[in-house]
Amino acid sequence: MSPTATRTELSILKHLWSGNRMSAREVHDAVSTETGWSYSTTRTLLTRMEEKGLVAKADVHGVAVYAPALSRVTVLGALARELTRDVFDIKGALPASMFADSPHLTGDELAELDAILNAEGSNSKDGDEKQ
Amino acid sequence: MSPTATRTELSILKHLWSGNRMSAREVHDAVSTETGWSYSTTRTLLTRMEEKGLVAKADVHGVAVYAPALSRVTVLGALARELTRDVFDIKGALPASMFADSPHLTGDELAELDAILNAEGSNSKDGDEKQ
DNA sequence: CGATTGACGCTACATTTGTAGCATATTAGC
DNA sequence: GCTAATATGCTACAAATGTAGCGTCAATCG
Repeated sequence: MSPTATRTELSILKHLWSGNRMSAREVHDAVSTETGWSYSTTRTLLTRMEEKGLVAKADVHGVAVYAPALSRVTVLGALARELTRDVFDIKGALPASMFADSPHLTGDELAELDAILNAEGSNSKDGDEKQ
Repeated sequence: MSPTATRTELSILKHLWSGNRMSAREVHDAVSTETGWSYSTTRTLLTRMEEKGLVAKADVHGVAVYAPALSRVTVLGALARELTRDVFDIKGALPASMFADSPHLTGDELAELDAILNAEGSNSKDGDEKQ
């Protein structure tokens, strides 16, 4: 089962999902304004996220760059699903359209999200998972 | 700002929202099947939740009974709002209808939820908050 | 080539969360 | 009244989270 991201970790993923891989410094510059974290904090988070399998680290010319290991859709889907299903007992069709207004989700992603939201119990859809 | 409930705490709130106030024992009997917690655990959670202002403790004939301090709608709204707004940048109208299928939400509650989801920044709606 | 700057790898530490046990005060039955 | 369940009040403790600093090595600027 996909690892769960905490609020703080989501702050980072949010930026990583923007597209290109980012170095710790870049991630920091991006999130620091909204978070106020010290560079060390950003780096610690990034490291833990890699251990948890939330991000993938690569080496580009000597510097480490990070990329999300899970797509925005997957994470959003897992969170929404857990919330609605487990906590609020919403059964059956959970419309992915509820996120249709997000400027980040494309039509394809919405379709994917729909699949996640309405998948039955076993999340054995062990296909590759990335960007 | 309303205190935030963790996943485990939500498991308890879920049952408390069922209607009547419950004693620790009752809450435990209700959640233990799904959680497997020991009675102590349930009680610890309840105590912390009271400190955090998530539940209200009352004394009925000597026994402590708990009631949710925040309505299901308020909590759901806060969670959904945070998720969509802060993390997924979904702006503007966030349809409360996305939760329309929950067997727990009445029309009035949906209206309330809608208000929460689409309220502007300042959550200075310091009105009473209860069941 | 020496001093400076940034990236990395570790270590640190206070809180919060998840989970639970123990001792004592009570209450309900014999 | 005495004993057996219970409810309460504390204490415990490991893991996860939030936040950050230090020392070192390598690339860079003079």
